[in-house]
Amino acid sequence: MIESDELLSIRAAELYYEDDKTQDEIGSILRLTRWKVGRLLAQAKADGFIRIEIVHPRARRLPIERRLRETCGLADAIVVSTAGVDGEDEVQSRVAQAAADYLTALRPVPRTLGISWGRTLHEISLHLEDGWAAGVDVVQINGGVSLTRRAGTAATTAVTIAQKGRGQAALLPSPAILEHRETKRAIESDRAVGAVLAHARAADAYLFSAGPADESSVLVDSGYLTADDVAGLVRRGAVGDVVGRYIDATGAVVDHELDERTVGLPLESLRAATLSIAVITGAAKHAVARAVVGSGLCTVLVTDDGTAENLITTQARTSEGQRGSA
Amino acid sequence: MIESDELLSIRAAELYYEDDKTQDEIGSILRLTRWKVGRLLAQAKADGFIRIEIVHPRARRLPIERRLRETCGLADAIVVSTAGVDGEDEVQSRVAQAAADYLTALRPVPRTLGISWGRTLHEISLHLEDGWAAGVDVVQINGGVSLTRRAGTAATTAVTIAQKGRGQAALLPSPAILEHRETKRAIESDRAVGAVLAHARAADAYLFSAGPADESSVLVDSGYLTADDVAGLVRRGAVGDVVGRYIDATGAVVDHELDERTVGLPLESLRAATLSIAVITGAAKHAVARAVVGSGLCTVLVTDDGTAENLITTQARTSEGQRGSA
DNA sequence: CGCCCGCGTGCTCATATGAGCAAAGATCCC
DNA sequence: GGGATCTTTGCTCATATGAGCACGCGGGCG
Repeated sequence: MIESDELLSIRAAELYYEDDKTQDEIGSILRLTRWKVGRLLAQAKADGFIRIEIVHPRARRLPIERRLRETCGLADAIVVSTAGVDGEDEVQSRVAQAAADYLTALRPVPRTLGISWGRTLHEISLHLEDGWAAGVDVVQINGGVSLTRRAGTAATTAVTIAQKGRGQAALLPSPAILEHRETKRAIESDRAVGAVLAHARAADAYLFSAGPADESSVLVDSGYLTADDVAGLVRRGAVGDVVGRYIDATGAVVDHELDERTVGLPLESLRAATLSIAVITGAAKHAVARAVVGSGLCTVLVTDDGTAENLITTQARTSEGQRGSA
Repeated sequence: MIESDELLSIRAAELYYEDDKTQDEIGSILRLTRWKVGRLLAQAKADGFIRIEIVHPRARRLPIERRLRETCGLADAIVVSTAGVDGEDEVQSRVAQAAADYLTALRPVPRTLGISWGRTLHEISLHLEDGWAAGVDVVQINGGVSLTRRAGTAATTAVTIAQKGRGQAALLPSPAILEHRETKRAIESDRAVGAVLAHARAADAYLFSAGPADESSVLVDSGYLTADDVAGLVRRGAVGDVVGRYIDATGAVVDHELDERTVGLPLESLRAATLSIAVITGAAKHAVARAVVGSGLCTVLVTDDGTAENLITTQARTSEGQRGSA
């Protein structure tokens, strides 16, 4: 009885979706009233037998976005579809595109935008349309300009975003992590650095990514930390870094000594911001993403559907440490 | 301009299909009239950005069936979906299920059904519902009962189909291929065999499969032919066998001498039948399927979507040798 | 044995959608 | 620059669909 109904609903669905027949026609074919057909169709949909997929490089996943907003208390969530995408790189690129789109569509347009740097941010800068804004001050929120292997990526990112937005870039002329905390205090009190940090603290919006806690991190790549350092942090619970600061699953700083040697906006500023946009993709970053979202480091998350799914399922039970959604 | 329209249509599609918004609502969100939204949606569908898939073991592919009927001049075509199916075995099973369903739904119900034997037919027999018909005479249309490795599969198939259809099975008590054509003539003129063959020629409907022209064939497996024999046939153009007879791409018998040693219904009887149902699946059988369909050996084809796709694209240009559709 | 509850069914009506058409705008060719 | 044509746009109307409701049937309970 229930079995035959299922079969019927499949036949109805085939005729409806694949053969473009009207419910009434299906009714006369299967000897049912059109209302029965309608109910069968609704059932087939509810049972998940009908899968509607939108295949396009710029396609998003709206229902997942909604669930993500709700379960994680985010002001907004952008989830891009990875359907029919081959590589991790392609996904990265699509997420960056989505972040660029989001930034462009932001209203009110931020006057001052604080940004971190790294591969993700760089990609976003490339995807931004020229003239995406009419005058934005772009401010770096963490140090690290100089040591990067491909020198100047961080600077280029900031400058590109600023230029395309018809505005100025304020670079943070400092290493990401210093060897002694005294040096760090000294450099932060320097006018050039201090002014930029003050500027950063006053930003209307922040745009940042996060790194995984493994040796593939840019901080290792750039020579600020060794693979051993990172392994040590992982042993102490680190799941990844945000603007150069390693956090554990609860979003707390793992190593305070290290943190005090790290130049840039403190995490509290991100948590206090009315608009802070995190852009995080890839299976390697699921754990950091969870920590970032769960500890209220961002109000907006741009990510891929795999990460979103992971967040929704794992975050469901650990609904603590959230911040009120806007 | 065209680019932005595409983006718009994707956004509209997302809101429509994923967010269950009405076209009017989407119109006010995107600042468009609802007609524009409707057109955008139609465009997105036409461009193939919206993929609707029905995921169910018994799901069919109706639009492909239609194209298959039209391009290949078939009276009917059943194409099962392989979406989300893991192995070749699973596909086989689904196609067999579909064939069983088709047989059950056949109207008028055939009084006499001629069948071949083999793995496919056996599987169909298992999938048939008990009581699928109220009295069918099942007749074997080609020999080969005894030599099969798992003795009696051919007989079991026929008997199962007959029993479940509340009828009798008439077995063909003969090897598939004899060593001398004289023996073949002698055995065919024997009453027991001759009567069954006459019965078979008078069947209302035929149900058969086809084998690939390689060493995996049941004919090799059963010891009627050696792998070398088959290789020789392939060199002479064989693409596979139908009821024990090897045919080339045009559907013609490859080796007349061999054919004259083969016991069973001649291919002409299949071509002349008003209802002959071929059940063919798998990439290995694409070539035979093409020959069978192209040379009018069947009026109805039951297959998987991969094979169907292949048939449509390759058959498109070689539209010769077809028979008028019923 | 009859009554009541719950479910499935087919209805009425409101709403959503698609076809076809006339006007406006863009484009191209002279 | 002007006219012809081709595309795009917003409309009217017919059709398709979904929500809610009343009816009838069957099964459990008094």
